[in-house]
Amino acid sequence: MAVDQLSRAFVALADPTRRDIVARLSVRDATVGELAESYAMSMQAVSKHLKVLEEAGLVSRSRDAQRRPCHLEPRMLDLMTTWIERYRQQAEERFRRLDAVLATMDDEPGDTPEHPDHPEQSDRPEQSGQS
Amino acid sequence: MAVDQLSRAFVALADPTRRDIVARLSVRDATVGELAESYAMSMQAVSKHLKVLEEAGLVSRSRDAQRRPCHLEPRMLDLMTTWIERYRQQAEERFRRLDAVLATMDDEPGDTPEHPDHPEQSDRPEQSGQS
DNA sequence: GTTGTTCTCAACCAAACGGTTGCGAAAGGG
DNA sequence: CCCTTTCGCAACCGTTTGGTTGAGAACAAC
Repeated sequence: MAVDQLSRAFVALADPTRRDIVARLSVRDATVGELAESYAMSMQAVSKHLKVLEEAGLVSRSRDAQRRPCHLEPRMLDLMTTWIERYRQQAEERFRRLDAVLATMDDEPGDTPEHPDHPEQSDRPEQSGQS
Repeated sequence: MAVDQLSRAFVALADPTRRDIVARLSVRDATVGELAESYAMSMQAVSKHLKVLEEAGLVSRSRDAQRRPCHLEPRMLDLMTTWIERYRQQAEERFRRLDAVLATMDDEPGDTPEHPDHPEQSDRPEQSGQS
C-alpha cells in the first residue's frame, strides 16, 4: 500500500463514509459509537474507518474511561490543500501564458518560444517501482 | 467503487504515481509514451493511471494523429481544495472557540455553555450502505 | 465479583486495485 | 500497400479494501 503520509490522507478521504466522518468531526468531537449510529454498518467497520483516518494523521483520539473520543486534525487537511494548490496554481499559470502566446500570435505570426521549464518538483517516485 | 466525482478525485490522487503524473502535467502537457518513460512500468499501466485521472475529471485529452496529449484540469483540483478547506476552517473555528471557553473558565468557573450546533452539512451518505 | 458498555483485534470473504502480457485499432511515412 | 508508432482493450494474477462475525480487553457501576 501507499506508505507516505500524503497518500494515506488521500486514500482516507477517498471513501464517502470517511469524508462524512470528517464532516461530522468538524462540527464536534464524537465517540466511535456515536458515529456508528449514523451509518448502516457495524461499529467494528466504523472503528476500521477511524483507524484509517487516524493513521493518515487526519484524526486523533483521547481517552475517557472506555470511550475513545475522536478529534479532527486540521494540520493534515492543510498539507493536502498545500499540495493541491501548488499544482493547480502552476496549471493555471500555464493557461495564462498560453493565452499570452495566443494573443502574441495574432500580432506577429512567428514560432512559439518554448520556454525551458524543467520538471523540478520533489514527490517523484522516479524509476522506483512502487507496487 | 465510489461513484461520485469527489471520491474519484481523491482515489486518483491517492496513488503516488498518479500524483507524480499530475505534477508533471502541471509543468507541460505530455503524451502517454512520454509519461511512461519516467516510470518503471509498462505503457499500459500508465494508460490505466491516466484513465483513472481522466474519469476523475483531473485530466483531459486531445488528439494529435496517434498521440493523445494529456492536459491537467485545474477545475477539479479547485473542487477538492474547496471541500477540504470547508472542514479545515470549521475545525479551526472550533479550536478558536474552545480557546475562548478555556479563557472564560479561568475567569468564571461555571459550566461549559454547550453551543447547540447542528450537523447541517450535505455530502452525507446517511443510512445508505455504500459497499 | 458480576454485569454491562465501549471498543479493538482476528479471521474470513467478495470486490476492487495495480501491475502484467497479448492483441489489435488508428494513424502517418516509406 | 506495408510497416512502424502510439495507444487502448481484455484477460489474468497477487494484494488490498471494506464489509462481516465472533471473541475478548478495558473500564464503570452495581
